[in-house]
Amino acid sequence: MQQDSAQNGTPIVFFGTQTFACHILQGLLQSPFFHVSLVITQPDKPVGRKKVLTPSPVKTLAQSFEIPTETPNSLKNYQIPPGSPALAVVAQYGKIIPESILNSFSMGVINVHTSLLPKYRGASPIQSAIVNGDTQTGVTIMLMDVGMDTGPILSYETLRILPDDTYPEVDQKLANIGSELLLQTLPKVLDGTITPQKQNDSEATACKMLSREDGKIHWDTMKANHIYNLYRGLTPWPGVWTTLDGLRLKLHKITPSEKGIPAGVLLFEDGKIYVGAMEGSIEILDLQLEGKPSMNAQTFINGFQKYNHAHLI
RNA sequence: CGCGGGAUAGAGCAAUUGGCAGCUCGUCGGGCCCAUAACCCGAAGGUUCCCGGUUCGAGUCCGGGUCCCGCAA
Repeated sequence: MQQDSAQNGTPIVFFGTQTFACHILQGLLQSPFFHVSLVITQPDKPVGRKKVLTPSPVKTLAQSFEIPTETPNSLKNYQIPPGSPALAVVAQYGKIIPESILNSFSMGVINVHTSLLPKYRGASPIQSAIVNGDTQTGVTIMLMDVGMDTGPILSYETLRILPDDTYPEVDQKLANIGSELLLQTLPKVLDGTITPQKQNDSEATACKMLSREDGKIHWDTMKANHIYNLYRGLTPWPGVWTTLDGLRLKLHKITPSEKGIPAGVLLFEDGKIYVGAMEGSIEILDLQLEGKPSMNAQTFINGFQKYNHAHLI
């Protein structure tokens, strides 16, 4: 679309996959000082029951701007095309970038990471911060090295996590901050006015890739506020869930409650649904039973009165 | 043909061995009340997803099809 006006900017190769990466890419595309000449993203993946091949959000965005895209299955034996830019930007790419690729960029590979490094190195920094009940996180821009988010820091900016923020909200805020911070940081990298700061490895923490199992609620060992944090961090995926009558029960929307109820017991009262936790309790606002559509609390109660006082496992 | 659950009133769910299709909520009307989304009384609302088969009789049993959902990927 407007790529003509951007043709003159510093050329960049962009690595990214998810929506956060889209925002970062968008920022670069709108800047007259940079020109994204190649986008490398993950291959199209089968999605849903019908296994429809779906391109990553970044690929879709790049194509709409008619930017060439590459989707290598593995970067291990991948070679950056000759004549590519000397600078690369990485955001939520989702795969390890091997040393051989890093070395292909003489001006360096810049990573936008969604935590205050060295905290939360790894795959799920935003979710982990929320799940742990942190009240602050941020974006760090760093120079990549061979380790997992271990490179020297170029710049960072903090963000307060509000008590009711969920993952998509924090992700969105960090995307805005990160995009702006990147555009401020890159020129300083290019003219050498930033001195990269080595990370303090002794303060480092790691976070793993999330799985569906991480969203399982253990009513008798989890406190209500922990469950609420888990819900906020794992929304919308993998989400929090439990089992009722041998069926998977997804909790789409919950909030902490003061009700005194035994752990794991379901209670219908005044059109509302409550469940007891190890300490405190949870009110369920929207939920979905396996094989059934998603519904709100009142609707669920209308049809499933038999589950009043049932026990969740 | 990866595994499994489902489709019944506007919504969510029942319906025994095949035998008058019900419940909760909502909607509409009336009543009560200073008032109410609260409470009481009443009413409307159905091609039981589609096509075919078995039967005196099918929401229910058999065959085929469409759609939704939970896993898995």
